Amino acid sequence: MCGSSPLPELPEVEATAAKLDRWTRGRSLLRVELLDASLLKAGDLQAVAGLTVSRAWRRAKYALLELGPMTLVFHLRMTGKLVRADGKRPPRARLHLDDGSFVGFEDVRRFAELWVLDTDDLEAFFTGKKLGPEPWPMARDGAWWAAQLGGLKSPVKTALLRQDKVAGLGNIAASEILWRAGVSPSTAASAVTPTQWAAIAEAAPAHLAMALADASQEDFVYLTESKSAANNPFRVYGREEEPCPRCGVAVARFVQSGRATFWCPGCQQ
DNA sequence: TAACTTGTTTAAAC
DNA sequence: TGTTTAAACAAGTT
Repeated sequence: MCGSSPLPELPEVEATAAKLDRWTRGRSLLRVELLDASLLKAGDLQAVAGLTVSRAWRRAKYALLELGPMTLVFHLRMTGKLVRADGKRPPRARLHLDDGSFVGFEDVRRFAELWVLDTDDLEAFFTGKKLGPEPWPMARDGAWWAAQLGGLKSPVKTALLRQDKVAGLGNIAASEILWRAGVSPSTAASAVTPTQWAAIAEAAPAHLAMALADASQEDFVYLTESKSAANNPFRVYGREEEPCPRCGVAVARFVQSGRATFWCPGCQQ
């Protein structure tokens, strides 16, 4: 089975960071070849040349390559991905390693961003980005979700996308988590009951773990590249008019705050 | 061809 | 004033 996702969200970035860690940890980064100067938002790539990779990890939707005192920060946006060899299109950058191999950064739509930061400045960087706490993989109960989002007047689906409250959830995750929890996306966050928050607390890791497993497959590609809905691993996202896997009612689509929401009118209250 | 896809930022509205 | 929503933006696909 070929896994797919329309774009990189938290699980896809987690999988990307894991791959990057496997490929680079302990190796010296000889140089970063920048083929598209607009990729680099801040910092000097010369500053990481010759440094050894400590680890690669994820924060929200950022993939981080830590090289002791310096860190490369990637945001994949819609189409950014790391590859082990050149594909059809030239990458925007290549990370050349001391074993002669390289890691390419492909990004068809060129929305992705790269920063070179002092590792000591990472926390301030994320503070400046107004990133809230991570929802996963640590245990987060219903009370935690209620504390983060329960004060918002906006619909709960819109609230789940607030990166300053819970960092890392994207448009797909918001629809999928609410479907798993059986909560209507139109419910005001402030009106979500403790029971419903508890259901959301269970649904979030269930969705994220599934999506991570999918994104971790070797043949994983974004849905935008596979051009086929047959690879859609999600329960309701991208499945308008298909029967709900739980109750059979047709999945509906509507727009909230300019974003597509998919849900089942039959079993999401 | 124009509409659609996204997260983030900024501006406007409530 | 604080909160929320809409618009704009990046660029490519359909």
